[in-house]
Amino acid sequence: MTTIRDVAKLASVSVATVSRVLNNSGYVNELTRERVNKVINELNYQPNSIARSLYKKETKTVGFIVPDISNPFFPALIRAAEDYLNEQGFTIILCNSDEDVEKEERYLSMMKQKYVDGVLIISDYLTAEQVKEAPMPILALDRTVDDDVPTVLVDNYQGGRTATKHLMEMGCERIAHIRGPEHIENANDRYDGYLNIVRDTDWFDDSYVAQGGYQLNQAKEAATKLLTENPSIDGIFASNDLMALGALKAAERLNFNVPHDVKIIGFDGIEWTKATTPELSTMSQPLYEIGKKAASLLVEIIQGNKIDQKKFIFPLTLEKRKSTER
Amino acid sequence: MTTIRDVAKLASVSVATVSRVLNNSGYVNELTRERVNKVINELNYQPNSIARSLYKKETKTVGFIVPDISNPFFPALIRAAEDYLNEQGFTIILCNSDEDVEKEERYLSMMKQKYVDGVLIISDYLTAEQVKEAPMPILALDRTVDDDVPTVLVDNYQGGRTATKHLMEMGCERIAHIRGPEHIENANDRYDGYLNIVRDTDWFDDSYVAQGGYQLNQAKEAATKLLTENPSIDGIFASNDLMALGALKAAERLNFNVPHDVKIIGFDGIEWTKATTPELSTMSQPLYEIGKKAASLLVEIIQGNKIDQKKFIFPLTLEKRKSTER
DNA sequence: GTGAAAGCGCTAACAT
DNA sequence: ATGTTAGCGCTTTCAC
Repeated sequence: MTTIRDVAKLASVSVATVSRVLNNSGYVNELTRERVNKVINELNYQPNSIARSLYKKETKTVGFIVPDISNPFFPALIRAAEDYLNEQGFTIILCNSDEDVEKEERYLSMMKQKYVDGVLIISDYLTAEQVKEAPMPILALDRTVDDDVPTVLVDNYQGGRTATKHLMEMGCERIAHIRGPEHIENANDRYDGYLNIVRDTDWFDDSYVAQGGYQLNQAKEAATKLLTENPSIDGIFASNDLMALGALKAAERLNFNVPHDVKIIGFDGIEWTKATTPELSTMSQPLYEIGKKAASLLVEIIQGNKIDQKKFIFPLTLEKRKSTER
Repeated sequence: MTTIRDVAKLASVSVATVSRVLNNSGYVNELTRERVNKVINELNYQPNSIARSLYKKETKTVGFIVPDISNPFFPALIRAAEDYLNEQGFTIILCNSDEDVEKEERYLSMMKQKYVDGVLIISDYLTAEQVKEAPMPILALDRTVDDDVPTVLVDNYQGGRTATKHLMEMGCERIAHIRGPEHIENANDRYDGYLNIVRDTDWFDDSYVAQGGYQLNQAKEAATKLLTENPSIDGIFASNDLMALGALKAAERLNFNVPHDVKIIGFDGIEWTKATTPELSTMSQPLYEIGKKAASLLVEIIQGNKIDQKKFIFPLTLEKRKSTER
């Protein structure tokens, strides 16, 4: 590896001068600059960013902690963040937490040691103190870590309401809900939105709600049970798209025609929803925008700029597709 | 941030001693060790890995360059690699190249500057020299960068043969192929496998092959054209699952029943294939194993161990599903 | 406009 | 068994 010393020697200047032309800082004679640049090119010299980071205490790196990159919901978010961060000269360290607090803590501590400049996190588990103790700015997306942590997400409650209302408008009279994990707040919010619409109907009771754990197979079982035990169900609002697909599979196997016998709507708007037959209606999140906004806010904070709010709420779009047609 | 000096001072020892207990190296009295550890805990001290990296010239970081994380094929590979690398104390820097050589080069050069210990890459574009010039070990997966670069992948040629033969065995008599990009070798290999089976039939000619660019929509158009211009086609081998889905969508829209009128098989074995109706047959790759193997080989090389071969070929599994049933 | 030198936080000779 | 110190490659103050 060639170092700044090599360049300095060959250009017959001091390392300070080389550093100046490297960083475009301070005064340096035009001719000297040219000479130095020539040597830099000749030697194909690239500054060692580790050394630079040690001095400057900044690494141009941000961490991104996601539950599980194999879950099709997350890649779009990551991709968007990476695109923006890369433009800004940052690099992403990716970590899968598996929704496990301990892993999150380990990753956070590792990031602290590696001096990342900031971290993006999708988590429901970290405590307010953990976030406050962290030496670098943290920004949450998709889920709320703590009210004090800047967060980018959608209005899950309204989304739950809209989805449920849509089913009603399409003629459903008995609407079941397959909910997500109880420890995930956005699942609770979507559930509350559903409740808000159905609570006061004459048919509603607890038996219309099942736990699907945000998982395809669990939702499939849940839907099978729901439809078997209560064949009058003619609408299902699943709290995410994976579970909507599970419901679709269940209906198929039970020979319920979708959308004729039972209509299904999901939540998130992942690409899969266009792959199914019938295509799935869904409350679509602007995933790319969310990821990008999160990244850009984080960069702002890293650069020391104050941001004017804590919560950034993006609009949901009701995608009406075949699975909820009349 | 508390440093090794703070610990040393508080424990009334030198930084060398602290470093020794930190790294479990050299001699250190049991009592001193305890005292130091106590202070470390009290101060909640964590060594600065930037400083450590600067000295040791190793960062416990590896780069992973993938074409596009939003493509559902890649996350499983990344996840597997992350799992293994993390166990081994490594951290992953993720980069999306969009199949763009210049981006790949930029990322590689950035990784060089950041002193990553090694890189995993999914690419068809880098030249042998570029790889050889790199100061850190590089390992390819899924695609061959250069014969000299250790590579983990499947036998695409045989896979193409097997898929095509399967369609024949299921009764297809006119089998079309939707191929992947010409500059991607694995697409060519799969195509060659197909050719090997159909070349000598009395019906085959060029009109049975269409370009799908490994993309859903392009494949959908290609399949529409194929099926419209030649309705005698009763089998389609798509070079990846995304395109198989495109073909399925096309068939659906043209009112071809799958599998009755036309059978479809894909390649890769991504999760999506189980989401469709009918579920898609596919040549399934052991994605998790491939990712894990790639990661473990890279770690071996980083640790200075020689590996005994250049190419590691994993078996494909023919997943027979509804889309190719008789 | 340029150079000398200190120092970022750590590790590892080397000395004791 | 422990301490002193040089040095990893860079940036930046301070002199000149």
